[in-house]
Amino acid sequence: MLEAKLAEAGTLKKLLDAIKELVTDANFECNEEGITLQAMDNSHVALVAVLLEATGFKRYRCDRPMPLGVNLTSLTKVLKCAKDDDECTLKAADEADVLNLVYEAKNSDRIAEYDMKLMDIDSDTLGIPDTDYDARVTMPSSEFTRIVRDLSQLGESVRIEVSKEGVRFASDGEAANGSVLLRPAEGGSIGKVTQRKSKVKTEKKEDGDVVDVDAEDDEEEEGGVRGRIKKEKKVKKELKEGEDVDMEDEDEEEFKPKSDDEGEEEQAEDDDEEEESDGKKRKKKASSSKKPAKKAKTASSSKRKGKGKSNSDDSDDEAEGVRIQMNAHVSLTFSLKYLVNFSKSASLCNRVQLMMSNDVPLLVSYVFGQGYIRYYLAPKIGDE
Amino acid sequence: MLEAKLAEAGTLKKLLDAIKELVTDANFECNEEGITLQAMDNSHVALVAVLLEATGFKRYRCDRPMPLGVNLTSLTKVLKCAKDDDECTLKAADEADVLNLVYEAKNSDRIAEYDMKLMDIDSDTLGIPDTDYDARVTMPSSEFTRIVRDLSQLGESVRIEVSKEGVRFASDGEAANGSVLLRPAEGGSIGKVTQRKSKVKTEKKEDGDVVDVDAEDDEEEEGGVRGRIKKEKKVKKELKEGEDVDMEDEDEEEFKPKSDDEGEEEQAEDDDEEEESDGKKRKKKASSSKKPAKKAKTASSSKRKGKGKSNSDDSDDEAEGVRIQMNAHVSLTFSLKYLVNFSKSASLCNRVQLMMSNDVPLLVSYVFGQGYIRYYLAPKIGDE
DNA sequence: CGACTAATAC
DNA sequence: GTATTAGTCG
Repeated sequence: MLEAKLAEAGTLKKLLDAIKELVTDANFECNEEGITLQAMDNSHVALVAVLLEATGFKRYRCDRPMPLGVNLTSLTKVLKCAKDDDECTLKAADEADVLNLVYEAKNSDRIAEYDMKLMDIDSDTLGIPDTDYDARVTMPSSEFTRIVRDLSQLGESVRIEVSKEGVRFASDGEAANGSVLLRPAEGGSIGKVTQRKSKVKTEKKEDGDVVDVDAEDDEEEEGGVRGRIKKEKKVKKELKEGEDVDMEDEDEEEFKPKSDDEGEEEQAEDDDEEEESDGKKRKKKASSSKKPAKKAKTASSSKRKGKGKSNSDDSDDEAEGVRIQMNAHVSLTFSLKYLVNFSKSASLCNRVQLMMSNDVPLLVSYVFGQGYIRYYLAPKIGDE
Repeated sequence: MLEAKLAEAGTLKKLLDAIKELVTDANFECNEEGITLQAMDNSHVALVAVLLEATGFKRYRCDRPMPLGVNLTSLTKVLKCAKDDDECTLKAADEADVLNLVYEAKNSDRIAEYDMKLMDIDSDTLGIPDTDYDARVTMPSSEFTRIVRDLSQLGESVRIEVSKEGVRFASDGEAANGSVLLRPAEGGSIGKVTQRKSKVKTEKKEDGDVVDVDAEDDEEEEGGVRGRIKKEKKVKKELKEGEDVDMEDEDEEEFKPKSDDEGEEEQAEDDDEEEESDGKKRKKKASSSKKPAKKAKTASSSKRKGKGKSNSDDSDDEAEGVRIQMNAHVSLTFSLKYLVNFSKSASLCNRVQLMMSNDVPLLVSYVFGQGYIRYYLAPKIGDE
C-alpha cells in the first residue's frame, strides 16, 4: 500500500511536463525509499531517470515495493487539475489498478479527488551505470534551454565541446551555422572533475542506448556523498556495495537499488564535488538525512548547501555562472531534438549539469528538493 | 436610430470573447431599455442571453426597437481595434446596414471610427421562462472556470450535485475519474433558495431546450427585487405582468420584455436573497437605479450592494467563498464543453451563479456593471 | 496514417 | 509570447 503526500503538487506537475513528451508510459516504482521512474524515450534513444525521495514527502508510506504503471498523458491531465500549491496525496492499494490522487487546497475547503487507471507496463528497467565523466559543466538551466532551443532552429544536432577555453555548443545548418561559447564564471578556472576513484572506464556501446561506462567504486569519497544524499537509504547502500558493472545487462531491477543510488551520488556530488575531494565528513551517511530547510525550485541547491561540505558549494547556488570541470578534452555530438526535450526540466531547477566523456552517453541532470531527474543521451557517431 | 456610448470598450470586448465561440451571428436587439442579445449556440444546444442596460451606458438613445444583425467574428475584429478603456459609441441609423463604432481614448486626441456591416438574422428569440430553482450555487467565477476546465480533461460531461454536503462536480473519463467538492464558506450553512413565491413548479421537458419550469409570480418579494434591477424599465414591467409560463412557446419576442426581466431579478436577488426574505425595501424600484460606484469585475456585486438591501449582501462581494442554497437535492449532468465555454465570462464578473433544478436546464449567470450574461444548458438525460 | 502548419487559447 | 489544438497536406 502506498500513501505519499507531497507538499506541493507543482513538483509532480513539473516533473511530468518534463518527461511526458519523451515517454508515454512508465512505471513509478514505489518502495520504502521513495519513488523512482526510469524509462527509455519512445524512440528508444534517450533514457530518463527520476527519483523522488521518501524523505521529500510530507508523509510517505510504502509497505512494500510496487510498480505503478502510469500513462503519463493521463497523469498529466489529472495533475493539471491540481494547483501548484495544493497538497497532493497519492494512494494506491497493493494490487490496485487505480491510483488515487487527492488535492487539498492549502487554505480552503476545496477537495478534489481523482482516480486514475493504472496499467501493466513491462519494465525495461535498465541498469544505469555509474560513470566517471571527463567533463562536467554546470550552468543555469535557462541558459541551457536557450542554447539548445536557439541551435535547434539551425540544425538537427549540436556538437558540445569542452576544452580549456570553456564549453562550446555548435550546430551546423542549411541556412546558418551557430556556435555558443560559455566561459567558466569567476576567473574562468577550469578544475578537474571529481572522480569517484578517478577511475574512468569508458566502454563504447553501439546501440546508442544508455551509458555503459562503469566505474563503480564506492569508496570513501563517494561513500560520503552517497551517504548524504541517500539519507536513510542504507538498504540501498547495501545493495550497491559490490556492484561493479551493471549497464550491460538491461532489463534488470538493479536500477533502483544499484544504479539509481549510484547516480544519486553523482548528483549530490554536484556541489560537493565542485571543488572536489575534501575528505571530511565523507563517510557521513544516514546521519545526514535531515530535511533541507528551503524547498522547491532552489531546493536542490539548498539541500546541497545544507550539508555544508565542500568549498565552493555556493557557486552552484547562484543561478548565474557556468562551472566547468574537465579531465580531458571532450567533443560530442547530440540530437538537439532530445536536448530541447531535456531542457524542459528547467522549471524544476535553475541549474543543470552536463556530464560527458567521449563516446559515452551524455548525462543531463537536474536536482530539486525531493530528488532529481536525469537524462541520458547517446552521442551521434560520425555524421549521422 | 441608436446611439449608445459605453464608458469602456473593454466591456463589449469581454462580452464578445465570452460568446463568440458559442455563437457566430446574433441580433443585438436595441430598444429604449437597452440592448439585449439572445441566441442559441451554433449546435442549438445552449442559449445565451445578454443584457446591456440603457442605464449602464454613459449615454443611451434608441428611438425605436431595432435589431442589429451582427457577425460576432467581425465585431470581435472591430473591437480589437479599441483599447479596453476607450469610450465606445455605437451608432446605427434606423434602417442602416452598418453599425458605426467610434473609439475615443479617454485622455487623448485619438478617435477611431469603424463601420461594420450588418446582416439580416432570423431571430430565434426564444422565450426564456422564469424558473424557481431548487438549488443556487454562487461561487468565484475563477473557481467555476477551473473546475469545468479540469474536469473537461477527463470526460465529456459533469454531474453537478448539490446536497447538504456542498456542491460536487464529478466527471468520469476513460483514463480517470474526478470529483471536486466545494463546501459552503463560513460555517458551511446551506440555506434555502429564495423563491419568488416559493412556488416551484418544475415541468419536465423532452427536447432539452430552454427552461420550462414556470412559477411566474411577481409578488412583493420579487417585485421589489425586480424593481431594483429593472430600474426605469417600467414599460417592461408592464409587459411582464400577467406573464406566467412562457418557455413552452419558443420563438417569441417575449424574451426581452418578459423572461429576460424576470431572470434579471433572480440575478439581482443573488445577494439580496442571500439570507433571504427580508421584507424591507423590497418594493423599492426605479428609485434604486443609481449607478454603482465600483465598476467592471466587481461591478455586479458593487451594484447590488449599492442597493443596500438584504442582510448578507457582502458575502457575495468577496470573491472567495461558495454560497449554496438548496430546497432539494439536485443532481444533473451537463456537457462540459459548454460549461467551459460559459466560463469564459469570468472576465466579466468574479462571481458566478448556478441555478439548478432536476431535469431543468441549468442557468449560469454572470452579472456585471451594465447588465448580465446568462447561459442556459439542458441537462443530459440518462447516459448520453 | 502521420506530420506539419495554422489558428487559437492561455 | 508560448503551447496547445484542429485542420490540412503529404
